[in-house]
Amino acid sequence: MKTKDKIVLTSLELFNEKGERNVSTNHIAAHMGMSPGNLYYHFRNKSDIIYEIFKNYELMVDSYLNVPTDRAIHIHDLISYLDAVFNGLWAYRFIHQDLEHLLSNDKRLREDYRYFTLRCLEGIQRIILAMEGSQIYRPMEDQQRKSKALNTWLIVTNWMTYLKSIHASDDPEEALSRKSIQHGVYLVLDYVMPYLFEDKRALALELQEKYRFDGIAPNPDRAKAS
Amino acid sequence: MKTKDKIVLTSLELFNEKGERNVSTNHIAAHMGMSPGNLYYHFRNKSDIIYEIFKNYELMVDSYLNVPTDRAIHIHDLISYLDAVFNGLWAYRFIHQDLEHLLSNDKRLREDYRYFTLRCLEGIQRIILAMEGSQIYRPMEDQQRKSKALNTWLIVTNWMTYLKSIHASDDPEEALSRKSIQHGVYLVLDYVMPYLFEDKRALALELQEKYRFDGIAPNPDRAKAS
DNA sequence: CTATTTTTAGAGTATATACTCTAAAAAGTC
DNA sequence: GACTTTTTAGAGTATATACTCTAAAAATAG
Repeated sequence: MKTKDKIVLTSLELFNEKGERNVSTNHIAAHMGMSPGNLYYHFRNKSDIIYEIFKNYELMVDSYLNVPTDRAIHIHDLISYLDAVFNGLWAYRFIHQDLEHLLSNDKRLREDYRYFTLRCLEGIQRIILAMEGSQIYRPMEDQQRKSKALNTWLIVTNWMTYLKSIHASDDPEEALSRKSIQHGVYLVLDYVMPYLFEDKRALALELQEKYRFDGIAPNPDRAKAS
Repeated sequence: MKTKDKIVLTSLELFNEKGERNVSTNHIAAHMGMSPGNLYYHFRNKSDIIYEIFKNYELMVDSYLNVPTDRAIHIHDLISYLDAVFNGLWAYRFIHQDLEHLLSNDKRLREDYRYFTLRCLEGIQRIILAMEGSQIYRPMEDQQRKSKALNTWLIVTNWMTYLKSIHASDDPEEALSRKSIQHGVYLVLDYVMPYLFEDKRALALELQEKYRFDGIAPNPDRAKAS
């Protein structure tokens, strides 16, 4: 593997683990057993590394949001979309940690991210439309489909942040459990449930149940105290 | 006003405007025309300033989520809750910009925030329950109410971040429009719509319409290109 | 008016960060 | 095997950051 690609991989790993803010270019170089000078031979600056990582992320997510054209769409498709998306978000979780800062530091990234978001929202709308086409979702107005897409996006992109914020331990090594990440699928399914045709609901509920996880926020005893 | 309170106010202002990461204690002092030494006389460190700001935020949000006990709850109540919450989020928007970093730097804050979240989720559930009680929401199971509360929370707490991320300009001075912030209310109302009793829906739709704003993401022409 | 406490200024420090520069080593080419 | 190009090391730099320390000014109390 090329050194350049290794830098990208290592950076992603460190950014996810410790947060982009806490990882300097010197850290990355040191972690790879290489000199800072070498790192800067491959990348002009830290932003360029981040940009490259984002491009990979973009590529991955774009590949997820394709509606099958050769056959009708099924509830299982919806679930595998969600599963894939949440895994992707996990693999690139540092991006959503302080997105605003990343965007304000790199004009290209800001612009690309903007269109990336719009593309995702359109992708979600196409999925909804396809589900309507195969009698899973009840038909809805354009405006409604738009809102659904946006709400879904908000839920999905905020799920990791939420999990990390209520995680009791401040040890970044203690990863969130796979189960708790998957509960995001449960939530999105709960969101779409009312729009399903009645005859599909039983199946959806059954599939949903596999993604449920109650152990996210233990001992809320103190919740009432300030 | 006490110097200490002025520091808190100025910090909040600067954090919101430029992002907490880009505002040093020296900046805060300079912006107030005072010496760093003076600032550190009032606060032991930056974290303590943030903690104080958070405590104000907490107080504010907690005050929002009270269900009226002297009368039945109405759709208008729901809307004024949402309106207030979004305004509150705007006023303290830096908190959600890189919450994870704030939490990982301050154990007290991490713990407090955790219980704050749980309290909010319970508050939302109580509101839902009250709405069921006054024949606005259709009755639902505990588990469902829990999911609704969590999804609402995810939508609400991510709305500012979303807006800022698709905002074209990188000029932090160019504030987001009031209208676009309010569209968050529209979205949450769209989310709850299916759970309303049919006879309440017309009114809800009418009220919702006032919060709609389409100018969030203009010219998505390029969205298909990568 | 004196004594004490609170508040302030301002210079200073240790550390980290993003990044540069030069020169040597390694790899590739003919 | 001479050469050219690519890759690397490593020392160094300018700047910023969070925070400390000392002493003077201002406010308060008796």
